[in-house]
Amino acid sequence: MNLSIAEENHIKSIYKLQEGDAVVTTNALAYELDTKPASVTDMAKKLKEKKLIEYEKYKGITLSADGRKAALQIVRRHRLWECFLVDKLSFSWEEVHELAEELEHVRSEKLTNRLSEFLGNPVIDPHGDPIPDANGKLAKPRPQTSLDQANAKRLVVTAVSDQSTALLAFLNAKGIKLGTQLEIVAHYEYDNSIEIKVKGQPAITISEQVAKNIMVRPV
Amino acid sequence: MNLSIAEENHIKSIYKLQEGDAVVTTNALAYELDTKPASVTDMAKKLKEKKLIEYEKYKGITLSADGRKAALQIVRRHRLWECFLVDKLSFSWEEVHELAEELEHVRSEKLTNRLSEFLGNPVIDPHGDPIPDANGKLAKPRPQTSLDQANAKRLVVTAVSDQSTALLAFLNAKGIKLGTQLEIVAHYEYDNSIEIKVKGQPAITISEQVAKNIMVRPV
DNA sequence: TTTATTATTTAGATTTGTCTAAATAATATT
DNA sequence: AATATTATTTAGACAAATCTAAATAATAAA
Repeated sequence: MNLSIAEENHIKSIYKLQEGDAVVTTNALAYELDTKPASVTDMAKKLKEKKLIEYEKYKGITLSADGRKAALQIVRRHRLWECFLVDKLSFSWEEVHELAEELEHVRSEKLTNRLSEFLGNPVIDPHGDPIPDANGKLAKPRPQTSLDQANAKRLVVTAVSDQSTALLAFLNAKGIKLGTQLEIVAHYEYDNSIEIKVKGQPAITISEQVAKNIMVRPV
Repeated sequence: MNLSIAEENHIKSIYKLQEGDAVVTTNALAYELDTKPASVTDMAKKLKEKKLIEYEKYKGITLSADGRKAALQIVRRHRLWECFLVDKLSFSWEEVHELAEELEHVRSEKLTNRLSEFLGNPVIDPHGDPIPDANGKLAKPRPQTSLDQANAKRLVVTAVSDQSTALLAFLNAKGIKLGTQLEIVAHYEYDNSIEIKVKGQPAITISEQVAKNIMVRPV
């Protein structure tokens, strides 16, 4: 199956929005892809034709088995390139997404597998997201919650769920990155803020809004 | 200037065919790009509009200063990726061209420069072709001739000018690659063949046709 | 220098991926 | 349940990159 870049991007976004089982809505997909609902409908017809999605008019979209397989390949390539950019070319955390967005479309299994090997077959990418293996198998993610819902006091940052440049840059400025250890000092209900302390730095206060996007696990 | 992949491919091929100064012909460019002359004419109009080429109806094509600059950027990216694939991912000589053909279209100066640095700022690629630096400057290639015109008896392979998969695979099978040292045993005029001996291997006979595409310098 | 051949361009069509505006279906509200 | 709102699809258009077939220009041959 030879997919165009546009097709790959749609498959990837459907995968992202589906989160397990949920049906993906035309509007949501259009928003995610920064395009128009009418365009999504067009593409849905094509992808249904290719048997990559299940789709009935007005009923939303889900990936077929083949579609899921394709999506995992794309995600694998994306996350491996992110590893490469961060580990080997010293890009920072928040810079790599856009570049990986382009590199992921070089569809060569041999290249992908050699790259993986070169990187030491990593199982999570710089954002903490798991990397599918050559068969599309995902390592089960370690138990993690968003920072605003964490119980434990001592935590490690494992991922950032919102990949907006703004947030990533903000965190970077605060000295927070993947693997950063932090402590919850206090959680103020009355103004929805959380006071945290990053190892070796003065305590800072962040909003629950931001904390929602920071994934952590107990250390 | 934001170029599409199709535009970049045209610019690159014009650069390749131009070889210094020569005017590039519509037909030659169509052949090189595996497309039709009519399509080349269409693209020529567009590239002229963008001031990347000089072009007058029926008069052929040459790169403008801007066009040459763009071409060198593309060539730089192509050759750096080839280095990466061979040096870091252990691809063989003849496998890398097609992959680099895709990777070269990721247009990020930062990525390109980081990649170069990561590779130790190489000045020639695995085919022996010089890599333009960040300013588009080409290291002057060392004195080399094609194997069929070599005077010296002991030679090193520095490049292969025809990058067809068939030829590269053929050479690989014969144990000839970049840096291979060989000796000319005899040059038979009457059947246009050359007998050569690769270090540590029995002598073999190749046609002048093939020898024309193997670049060598005296060792 | 005519004529034949080859090279190049034009005209018009096609495919892919997108869009806007209008029509229709699904859902929510009164 | 009738109506209003929102979501989705259809119809028709457009731009990019390509193609084929026909027309025209340049070059080679007679």
